[in-house]
Amino acid sequence: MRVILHIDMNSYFASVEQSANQALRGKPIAVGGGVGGKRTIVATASYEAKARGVKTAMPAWEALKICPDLIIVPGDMNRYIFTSGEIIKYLRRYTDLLEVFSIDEAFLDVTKTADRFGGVVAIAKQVKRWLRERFKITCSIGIGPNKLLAKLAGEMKKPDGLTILNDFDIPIKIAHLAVSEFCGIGRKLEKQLNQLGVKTIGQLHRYSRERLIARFGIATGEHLWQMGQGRDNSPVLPYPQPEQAKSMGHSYTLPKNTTDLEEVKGYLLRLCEQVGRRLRHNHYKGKIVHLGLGFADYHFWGKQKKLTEHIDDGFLIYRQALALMGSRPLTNDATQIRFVGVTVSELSHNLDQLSLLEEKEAGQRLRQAVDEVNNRYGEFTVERASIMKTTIHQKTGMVSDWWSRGGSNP
DNA sequence: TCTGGGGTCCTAGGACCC
DNA sequence: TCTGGGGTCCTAGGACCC
Repeated sequence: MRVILHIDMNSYFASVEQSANQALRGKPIAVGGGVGGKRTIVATASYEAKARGVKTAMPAWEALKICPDLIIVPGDMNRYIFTSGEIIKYLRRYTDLLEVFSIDEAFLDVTKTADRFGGVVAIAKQVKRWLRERFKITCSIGIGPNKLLAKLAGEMKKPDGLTILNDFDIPIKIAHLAVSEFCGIGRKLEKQLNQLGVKTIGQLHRYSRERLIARFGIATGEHLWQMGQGRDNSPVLPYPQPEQAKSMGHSYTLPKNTTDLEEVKGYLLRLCEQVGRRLRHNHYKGKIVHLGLGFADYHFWGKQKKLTEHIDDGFLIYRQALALMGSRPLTNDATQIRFVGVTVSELSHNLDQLSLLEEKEAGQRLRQAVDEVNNRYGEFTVERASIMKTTIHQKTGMVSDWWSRGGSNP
């Protein structure tokens, strides 16, 4: 039997802000996500704000309506990443089997090391004390025989919880919880399970494996059944994770919906340049270009194209994206566009000889020079002339870079 | 004057080849 | 000239996560 710890920092971004700035302590604050303006959402609310009804992913205007004295703080991702790194460094003393699950969550497999520290509960208490003293952050810790139950245990008491779950707890302790409490069962799966009469974890526990497979297929059905039994064989993947990125993309919600395709193309070019720059910065090239458009009625349209060669040039990405956009069936030209995104996938890491030679080509040198300026002075200091015609919030690049590194919505 | 941004994984169907 | 079965590639799209 394994012994897994799940550590989840409570209201992470907001806690870090309150830790750094005394004036924010004890006050309802929200760290903003998105690019600012009317369409900003709450990325993280402090516990004072949560007590007033402010929730993660709530639009900023709505949050201010229910909590007028809410302080909206622009996020400082560099600080969150730095703090996260310090915390990980500390946690590594307990085990090498540490998986960074997101910027504010980690799994520790202490099966072999817990005894050295006086047991798993002692470790949990030490971690809590250290976080409180060092960063004034509270955390919720779950302990279980696998990642599934450790994470569920961690979710059960917030803030500052410490919960232990075992698989034999399923029929009793957690039988009443909704199936969606399991990581891996979202809104759609929950609805489909509900239609089968499966609303709680207890009901899932008792449901027939054959019927789950018949309904959801072999992969999902089997996975759901395993969850219902509290089983999960997935290993804790040691940090740093060796796997490479599979795709890179950026998207942007327009400040106002529009039917003007030229305006959309302006944003699209910017996004493509951003993606290209990020690919080059990380020494990737990609072979598939995906274009996505979101409409005012919240339906999405997407198309992708596989190329014959890997690319990392923003303008080449843009050309492909434009071609994809041109192939969109023009069912209704008056449909308002609210969102545009571009992603490049099937990435290859290109640190080989060939690409080093290519790097020497004139075009590459120019792009490198542009990248260097942008890396040093911020995104879009130097950009193609046609980009400048469109107005876009100056923070976009920065914010996107945050999310790309954090990839999290704590 | 609702609902951000960045990812991963899986499935299904059609084209094409042998 | 009526026709199987397997494999792979490509594209679309759904679902989930933080």
